Amino acid sequence: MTRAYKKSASMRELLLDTAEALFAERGFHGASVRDITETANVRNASINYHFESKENLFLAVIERRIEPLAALRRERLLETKPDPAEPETSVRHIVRSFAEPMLDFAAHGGPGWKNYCVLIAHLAVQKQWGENTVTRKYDDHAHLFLEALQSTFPDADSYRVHCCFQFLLSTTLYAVCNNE
Amino acid sequence: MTRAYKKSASMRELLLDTAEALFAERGFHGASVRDITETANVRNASINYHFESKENLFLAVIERRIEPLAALRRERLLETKPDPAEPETSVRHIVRSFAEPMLDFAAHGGPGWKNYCVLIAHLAVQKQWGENTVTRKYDDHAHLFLEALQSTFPDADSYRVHCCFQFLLSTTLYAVCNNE
DNA sequence: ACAAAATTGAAACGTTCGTTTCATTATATA
DNA sequence: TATATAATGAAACGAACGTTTCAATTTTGT
Repeated sequence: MTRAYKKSASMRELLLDTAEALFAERGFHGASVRDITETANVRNASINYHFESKENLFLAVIERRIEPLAALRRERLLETKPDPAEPETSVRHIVRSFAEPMLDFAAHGGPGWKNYCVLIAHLAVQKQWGENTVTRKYDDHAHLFLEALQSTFPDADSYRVHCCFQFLLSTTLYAVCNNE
Repeated sequence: MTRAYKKSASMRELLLDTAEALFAERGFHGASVRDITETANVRNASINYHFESKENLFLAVIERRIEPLAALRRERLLETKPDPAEPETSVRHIVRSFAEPMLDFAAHGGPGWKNYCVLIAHLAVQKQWGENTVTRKYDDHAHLFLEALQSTFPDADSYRVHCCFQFLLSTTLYAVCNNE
């Protein structure tokens, strides 16, 4: 019994963790199935057995931490209603509700979360993961923040609001990626 | 004579342009040699003939626009000396000297420059291109801006200055990537 | 404890990868 | 124009890719 895993659920998580790290380091195409399985010390067939395909594994990696992150962001955001009368405090609240959960997870959520955030940064510049369940979930909870921003500035051009949100997203991701 | 190219130098630039676009869209590992040559309507052997290897082609793509960008940034930066007595105007000058050349190239330098900037954004999150001629050139002209920031705030912690520069770099890259 | 289901070990599958080869054609030099 | 050099066309190379197969083994439910 010198194996690094024990049984099914552990195997799934071992593969998810390893893939998460390698996808974050080298991107989807840069990390091969054999890279992942050899790093995890398992047979290369196990990825196809547990996830059907490499792409499904990738989506599962993304999927795994979407809801915890989105939930925490939602929870923080809904603590206070957007108030056009106090735009500064409102914006500050929106920004912190969006950025801090990811920064906190990356800093204190363990190495998996750190890798995950870097992986999300990859997706932000590489658009090749078109419409699917994963990106739709992200867009859903991003929409909450867009609405909050728009409610804070009811007269603002929606394109401009969208740009502001993109700036918030970009800055958050890079803040996560660039603190060694 | 229905070919898309004429002779040697044109072939090199055709390959550079096509590779630039596909590397920006899909990353280094996501764009294959055959993807590039078929998009350019040339034989797949031509990349190895003109650039020896796929990696050399990639480095050549990066290299091609480094100096024009760095030169313009340097030129703008050196128009004014950093002045600790007027930190606000100094910082504004440093930020604009760094960001605007890239934004201008991306906006008005043709599609090649746009692709190039997206490609640089890839490199910023994907660190797998360790010490080489290319990254060293980038670090060199980045150092100029770090020094300018440090001169503006002589008493500031150098780590903090470094973080500010990273923020500047990140924001610039994302501004380039996210305006459709 | 036994039958059924799930998982692993080991090997091979066909495809695509980056690269190499070499004969042929085009270009440049004298 | 003759000759050397450079570039292209077409095909093939071995290696690595993601995936599939199937017998052996372990786990699960009764």
